[in-house]
Amino acid sequence: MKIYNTLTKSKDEFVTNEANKVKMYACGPTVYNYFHIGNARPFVFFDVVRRYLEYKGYEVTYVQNLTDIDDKIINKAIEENTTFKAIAKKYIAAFEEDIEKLGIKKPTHQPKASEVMGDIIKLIKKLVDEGFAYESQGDVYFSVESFKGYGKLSGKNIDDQKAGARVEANTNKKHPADFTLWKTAKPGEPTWGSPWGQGRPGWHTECVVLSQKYLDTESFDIHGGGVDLVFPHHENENAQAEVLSGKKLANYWMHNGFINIEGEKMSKSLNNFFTARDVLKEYNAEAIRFFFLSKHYRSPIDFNRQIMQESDTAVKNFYNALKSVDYLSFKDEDINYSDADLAKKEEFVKAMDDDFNSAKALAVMFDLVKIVKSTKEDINERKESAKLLVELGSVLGFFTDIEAVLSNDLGDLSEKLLAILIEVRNNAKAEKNWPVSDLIRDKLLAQGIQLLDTKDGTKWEKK
RNA sequence: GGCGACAUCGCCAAGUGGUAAGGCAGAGGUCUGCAAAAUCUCCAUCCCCAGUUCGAAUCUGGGUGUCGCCUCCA
Repeated sequence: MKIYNTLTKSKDEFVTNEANKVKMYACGPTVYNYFHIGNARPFVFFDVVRRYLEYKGYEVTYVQNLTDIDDKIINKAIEENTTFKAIAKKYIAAFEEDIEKLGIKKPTHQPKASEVMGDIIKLIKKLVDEGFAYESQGDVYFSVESFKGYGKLSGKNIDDQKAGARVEANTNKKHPADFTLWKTAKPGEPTWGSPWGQGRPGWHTECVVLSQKYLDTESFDIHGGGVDLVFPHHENENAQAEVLSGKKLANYWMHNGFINIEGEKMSKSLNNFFTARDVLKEYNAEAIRFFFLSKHYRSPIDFNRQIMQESDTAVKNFYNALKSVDYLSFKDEDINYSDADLAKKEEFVKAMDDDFNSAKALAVMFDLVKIVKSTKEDINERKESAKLLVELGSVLGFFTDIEAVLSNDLGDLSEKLLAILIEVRNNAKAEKNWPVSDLIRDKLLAQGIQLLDTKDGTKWEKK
């Protein structure tokens, strides 16, 4: 399979460090607020990467950090007149809730920056000791000039940059591009003791420490995150790691594109900020997942009401197809795929192998939907395709709660009452008493029960 | 100013030299008391110009447009 690598700017054949094992890391949230729909894209996407690699037979170790020490958290704590720990705790809980609702599998490890403070300090000290970083007025900076490879990930040439819109006011640095590893304590901030006095770490070190520690290697397979993290965050991560180990922090750097809101960049000033939590109130998790996967992960994607409704309808089509063959009745049976199905499966794998072309993979699923729904096809063919539809959909993270969605279980009593209502309506229908029969149907529909008059009698389903 | 991405039907989107997948929406037919479902049919020459080629949405050059990064924002 091929993966687009930001480091080489090309689709590269994916070769793991260790056979059949993938070690991957993706930057997690800074827990100072509910995460927004834009944050959700990498969370969902790397969940799919993980699921697909597992489907391919790899043993995947997936680490995602939680940044629980940061200016934004401290500011929020001041704003809400509480401690930064309380803020972190609150939003970690919220994060976990939302992630679960989105159907995202828990990473293998999900460590917090604060848990590894000793390791962070140790790493910074090593950088200082070996001459890659220096102390200045209690702050510690990484010297970008000490690493000749600096800029290779983002394609930036540090000496070539325009002085910039923002002039570097910090005269403590040797080079304007030098970045902070440790900042000296300011009043009221949480601090930790270090060789350079009380202070706290910069943002770029935690990911190096957490990834290497929890993946148990200096150089792992995949590092992911949003495009905006390429510079400076990932560039800086790699610099710290490579300068010490002589190896790239990761072999493949994957970056997802941004989400726009109705054509505009999402921002607080435009007031077009949607938290994942709010979006989940209106659309189900699978519609959101479909929305993300309907376009290639590196492309920018526009979030709007119309596209969400379309995504929602599209996902319902998957379920309609499965209902049409009564999927739950045979879900545990062993079913052999036909040659046609195997060809579809191959198509799906080929699409995903090509740098996770999920849009194409979804098209394969719709081909299966067509077969499953088609009353002209042999019922066994339809069942086989349904089975494959679920198999492939699961790889993309759909159908995680398929029984609940497909099940029409209302409890014994409700079902009996419903049967009675249907009988009454059928009597009314027989007498061509349309007002009564329609009244029953409409009232049930308002309660979320859809009646369907079919050749085989009246059936119903939950809407 | 530096670096980079993208431009395919009303909307979303695949396509990487061989004559435009798929989804949503829409139109019409069958079925039907109506509705829903099902089913059949229809619906683009790919931003512009020039070039390479037997042949280009796909390659090259130029233009136009949109967007991102260069500010600890995914």
